[in-house]
Amino acid sequence: MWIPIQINESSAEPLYHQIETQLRSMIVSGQIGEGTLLPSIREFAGSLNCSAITVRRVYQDLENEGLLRTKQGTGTFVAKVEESQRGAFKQTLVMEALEAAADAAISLQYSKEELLDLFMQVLGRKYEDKGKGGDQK
Amino acid sequence: MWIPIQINESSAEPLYHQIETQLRSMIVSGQIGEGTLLPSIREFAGSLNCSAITVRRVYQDLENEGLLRTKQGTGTFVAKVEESQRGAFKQTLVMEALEAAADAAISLQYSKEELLDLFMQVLGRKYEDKGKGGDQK
Amino acid sequence: MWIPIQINESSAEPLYHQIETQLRSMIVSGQIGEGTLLPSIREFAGSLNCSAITVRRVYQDLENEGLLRTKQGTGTFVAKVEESQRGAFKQTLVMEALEAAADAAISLQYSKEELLDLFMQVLGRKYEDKGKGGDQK
Amino acid sequence: MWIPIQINESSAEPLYHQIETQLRSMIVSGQIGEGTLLPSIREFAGSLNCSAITVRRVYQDLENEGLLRTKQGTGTFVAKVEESQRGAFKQTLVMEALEAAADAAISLQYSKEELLDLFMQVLGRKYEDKGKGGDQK
DNA sequence: GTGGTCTAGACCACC
DNA sequence: GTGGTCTAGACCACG
Repeated sequence: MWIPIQINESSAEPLYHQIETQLRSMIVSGQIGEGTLLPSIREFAGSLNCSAITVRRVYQDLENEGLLRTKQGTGTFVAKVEESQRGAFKQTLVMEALEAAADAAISLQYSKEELLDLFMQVLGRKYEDKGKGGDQK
Repeated sequence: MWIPIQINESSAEPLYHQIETQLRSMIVSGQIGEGTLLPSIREFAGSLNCSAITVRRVYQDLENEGLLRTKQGTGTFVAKVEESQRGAFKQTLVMEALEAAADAAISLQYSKEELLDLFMQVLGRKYEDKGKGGDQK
Repeated sequence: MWIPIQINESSAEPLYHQIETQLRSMIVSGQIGEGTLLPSIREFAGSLNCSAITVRRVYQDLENEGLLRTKQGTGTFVAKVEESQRGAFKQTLVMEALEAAADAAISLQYSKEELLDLFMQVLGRKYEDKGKGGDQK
Repeated sequence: MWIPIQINESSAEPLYHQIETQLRSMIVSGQIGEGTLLPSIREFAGSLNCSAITVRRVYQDLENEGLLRTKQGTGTFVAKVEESQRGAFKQTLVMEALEAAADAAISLQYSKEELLDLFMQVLGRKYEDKGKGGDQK
């Protein structure tokens, strides 16, 4: 199976973290269904042009979060996630980002109205770009 | 002068970065006026319970951004910020946070309407809390 | 012949080891008598929903331990176990598990009395459940 | 600070796991107090005669369990653990080992009385050895 | 083939 | 000095 991951080499964000974030999104949003067999560590490392140990770390971290299940000698699979849990997971991820933005705005003494106005601009721009690759960092 | 900085020790965010972010906000938003003499490095380090080298880095970074000015043997002052520059600066900071949140939501396949709904919830909550310390990470 | 083996997929314990442990118990305890013809590798693999190579390994390991005997073209049989040998074998297996538990307790600085108390609780619980399938991992 | 860890090179148990188990015991049992600064990764690796990456893994796993807290550029510390949580943690570790032993005995068709008798023998032996190094695997 | 462990060393960021 | 990331490759265990 082919997994589309965008790597930003010039970013300060660690490689393993970029991969984790994107893979987590795809799993939690259901784009990669439960039970799916992911690429082998070596294969994925090859396609991402990084070392196997980096992919290993990604798989292990996500397994610790309960999103993956790995069987020695067999491969790594997407774990079963309760639907309710999935929804909560998604919402938490987005909520945190929204709250961080609101905190920043408040500490800069933006009013509620100013902030909402800015957000509407962002929404307009982002959802117009959607599909052209608007999800990379 | 007393500068209210909130340190979150358990956060993964580097210490110097937490301090920089908050100090930058206070300067750019005008909460600390032009020409204000900041605490000495040692004094500030003492009140933050961190090492002097960390405060030194904060002052230096903000000086490089043009927000502070250091006079040998005298101390560190808040520099003059052009009004136009100030607005642009503020907006950029908030904009980046909003865009990050929108990117996260889009990658999780949220619709524009769902996202806006979540944001309204956050706004309601955050602006209600305002003044009770809603700006720490 | 039907052999009741409980597979725990989510366990970290290797598949072949889970099977070996349970099969060994049944042989040593006499639940599967001497001379019994075990299922063919393919058949057993089918009923366990695992690969034939795994069952092959189990049979081979137990044959090396002297618990099984393979006759070319005929099948795999439970070997003769000396009564004295049987007792020693059983006791060793249990002894090792008890010692491991005691070591863990000692390293956590449990007193002899506390440990014994915990064990009595476990005994009460386990021997009450017995027969309802209390032997799977 | 000096941490006494016993490495069994000939064991099948992974190195990192041996270290984790022993360090976890010392933390949970209170032998290493809250807030204690552990040896640096490199120093510990040197004294254990293993690679730094292995110690790194140990520290990270225990941090994920909430037993350690690490601060970049500063070091790795024993985290604050609630007393109630600590007790539960200890009991769980021992309980699991006891249950595994009981399960083994039951599957070998030991009676409750036989098993208890064996355990008393183990207890006598182990608590006599205590202090002579009875906690290694 | 698969994942799991471990090494020796590099380079960076933080304090 | 500290921890954090990443590499290239080795060897083992599992299916």
